[in-house]
This record gives sequence, structure tokens and C-alpha cells, in this order.
Amino acid sequence: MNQRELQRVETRRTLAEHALRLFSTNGYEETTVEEIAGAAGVSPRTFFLHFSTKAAAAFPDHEERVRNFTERLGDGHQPGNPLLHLCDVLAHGLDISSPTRRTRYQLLAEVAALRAEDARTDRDYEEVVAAYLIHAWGNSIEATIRAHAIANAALGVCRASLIGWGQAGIDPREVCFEILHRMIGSPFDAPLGSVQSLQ
Amino acid sequence: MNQRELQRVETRRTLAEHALRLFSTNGYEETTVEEIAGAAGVSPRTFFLHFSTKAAAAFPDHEERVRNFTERLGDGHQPGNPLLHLCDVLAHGLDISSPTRRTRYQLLAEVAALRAEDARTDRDYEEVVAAYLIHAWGNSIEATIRAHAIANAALGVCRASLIGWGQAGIDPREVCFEILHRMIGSPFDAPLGSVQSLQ
DNA sequence: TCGTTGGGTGCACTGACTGCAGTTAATACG
DNA sequence: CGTATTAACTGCAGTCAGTGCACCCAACGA
Repeated sequence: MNQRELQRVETRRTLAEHALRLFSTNGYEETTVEEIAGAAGVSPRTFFLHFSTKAAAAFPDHEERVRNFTERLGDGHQPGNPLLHLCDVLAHGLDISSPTRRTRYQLLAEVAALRAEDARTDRDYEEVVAAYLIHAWGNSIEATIRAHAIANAALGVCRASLIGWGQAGIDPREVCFEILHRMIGSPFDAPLGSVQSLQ
Repeated sequence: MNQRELQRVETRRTLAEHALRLFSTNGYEETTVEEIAGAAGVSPRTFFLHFSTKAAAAFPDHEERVRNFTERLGDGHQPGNPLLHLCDVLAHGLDISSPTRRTRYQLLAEVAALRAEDARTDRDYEEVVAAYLIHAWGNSIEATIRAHAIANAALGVCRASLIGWGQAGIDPREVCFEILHRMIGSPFDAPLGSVQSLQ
């Protein structure tokens, strides 16, 4: 990597790091962009070269994650049930590897502005999932609405699982996979006994 | 109703009306609060007495709707499957009565800031739905996460259906009810034949 | 070595939103 | 009635997020 690229990546990383730290220690509303930039040793103007909004600094690697997710999901023409595949990719892709990520989801439960930003980032995933399902099902108007509805639902389950992880520490992958599987995977041939626990 | 109350309600209504009109004709970003207030014949300061944010003016009756929804949903201790009841109340409660509402959902598909506001308002519904399910299921940590996950999913289906209505004009109640029913209602004893169309 | 490029800066600006100290007219009350 | 109170609304000064623009300087390529 270039010295320039290195510089850029490092500045961005530092900004995101201090942003998340300040958000979680001092509160989101109480933290100004000026403070974040100051802590990272750059000018406030520079902050906006790296993040389009103050909230975006809490989700620094979003684009990369969407790219990874898109790759793992594929084009909807694999053999097998596309909904089952979607459940797999979504639930197993939940990243619970670092305390930083958990901090992020703890913040998400508290700060409305971050939930709004999260909703915006979720929309990118929604488009990917919807495109995947439309590719698998065909692109009638009804299939499109159906695809978006299921994408919304599936991402809602992921979000709630991750926030639950942030607050209660329960592994979100299990609960997410189970609920997704029952809801959209292929619960239709599951033994009836397993159904009761949903209620 | 008081003359004062009347005045207040009327000002609020007028502000919301002009806000939605300006948003949809001139664009959300291009419309300033000063313009909305001017069109409604009040000062900009007054706008913020009625709406906490510019975006909130696009959802003027949100609190009332949440109240209605909460009432219709009940406390989760009715006889019968609570998930089925949830599907009923959600899908049949979708309000498609006026062109104004459709304009709102058309805007929602285009304007990120409004989607963010919508996500915030959706959170109120999420709390109501989650509380309802927790009441029906008990309040273990796992049930709580499950309740929030299903609430997120169900509201995601409603949102996508309504946006689909805005864009394609398809009655959202039918598609919403059908998808909700299959996903969370009680699809488990449905004939297998009906399942295939999901895929 | 020199032109170019890209990360960062400074400054002036817009626009959302807030706190506070009014004004005015509807209402409650003696 | 007349008077005190209240509530809708206003004006103003301020904070802060975010943008456009001209600029600097160090790294890079030829």
C-alpha cells in the first residue's frame, strides 16, 4: 500500500476509533465533530472528507461489509432453496468478533440518531437481498414487493438479534438463525412440535 | 374543542400539509423550514413548537396512530394465537385511505432523511408489538429478543408493502397480510402447495 | 527535477434546531 | 364585569452539522 493510501486509511481508522470512544463515554449528542477531529489530531473539515455525517463514523467499514455480504450471498441461481441460503449467509455473517462491535450495538439501542444511520445502512443490505431474491424469483411487481418485504423482515431479525447481543450478551447467530429459519427458511416441513415454542 | 385547541390543531395541520406539498414538489433537501413556516403563515420558530424536526412534519399524526394501534392490538391475553392476531391488526390497520398518505410513502422511497424518520417512528410500533408479545410469552431474555426480532420483521413487511403501494399502487393490505401470515402467523399447518409460490 | 495529484486546512456560509425573553389574545376566576 | 393567568406564537441570538472553495504541501510519476 502507498504511503498516501496508508495515511488515508490510518486517519479514517483513528477518526472512527475516537468517535466511537467519545460517543460511548460522553454520549452521542454531547460529542461534537470538532472534538472527534481534535482527538484524532486533524481539522474538523477533514472529518467530513472521511465521513459524510457524524453518525457515519460509527459505521466506518459499512461499504466493505456490504461488498463482502454481496459476494457471500451470490446471484440467487445456486442450487437449493434461495431462502435457506439467505438465512445461512445472514445469520453466519453476523460479526461478533470484537468488543468494539458490541459497543456499537449497545449504542444503537440508546441513540436514536445512530438507529437512523443504521436504518440507512440497512437499506444497502435490503437492496442486495431484494436483488438476490428477485433474481431467484423473477422480477414481476409482486415478486419485487415480496422480495423487499422479506428483505426487510430478515434484516429486522438480524438487527434485533445484534441489539439483543449488545444488551444481553446472547450469541445472536443462534437466535437469528433459528428465527430466520422458522420465518422464511423452510419451516413448512418442520415437525409441528417445534412450532409451539414460537408461541 | 377550545378556540385555543382549535388554533393549535389547525396550525399543525396547515404546517404538515404545506410541508408534504413542498417536499413532494420541490424535494425534501431543497425545502427549508423557513419556507414551510412561511407557506403556513407562521414564524419558523413556531414550526418547532409543533414538530421536533423538519422530517417529523411528514408524519404529523404518528402519536395518534400508535395509540390506535396499541388499542386495537390489546394486551396479548386474548384467546387464540397472538401472532395471528398481530398479523390481523397490522395488515388491516394499514391506512390507504387518502392520496396524501400515498404521497408520503412515495417520498419515503426516495428521501433518505425521511426513511430515517420513519425508522424512528417504527421504533414506537416495535416497542408496542414487542410488549404485546412479551406479555403473551413471558419476559425471559430470550423471549424479549425473539419478540423484538419478530416485531422488526413484521414491521419491515408492513413498511415494504406500503412503499410498494406508493410505487406500484398494489393494495398493501393483501400482500402484507399474506406474507405476514406465512412468515409469522401460523403457516405451519398450511397446505404445502401454497408454499411453493413463496419461492 | 518538475509537474501533478491527493490528503489535509482555513474560512465563510447555509440551515436545522434551541433557549430565552417577550407579546397578545383566549380563558378562568373572583 | 374586571383582572390574573395561560397558551399560542414571535424575535433574536446562539450552537452545531455539513458544504463549497481556494489553498498548502508532501508524495508520486515521468
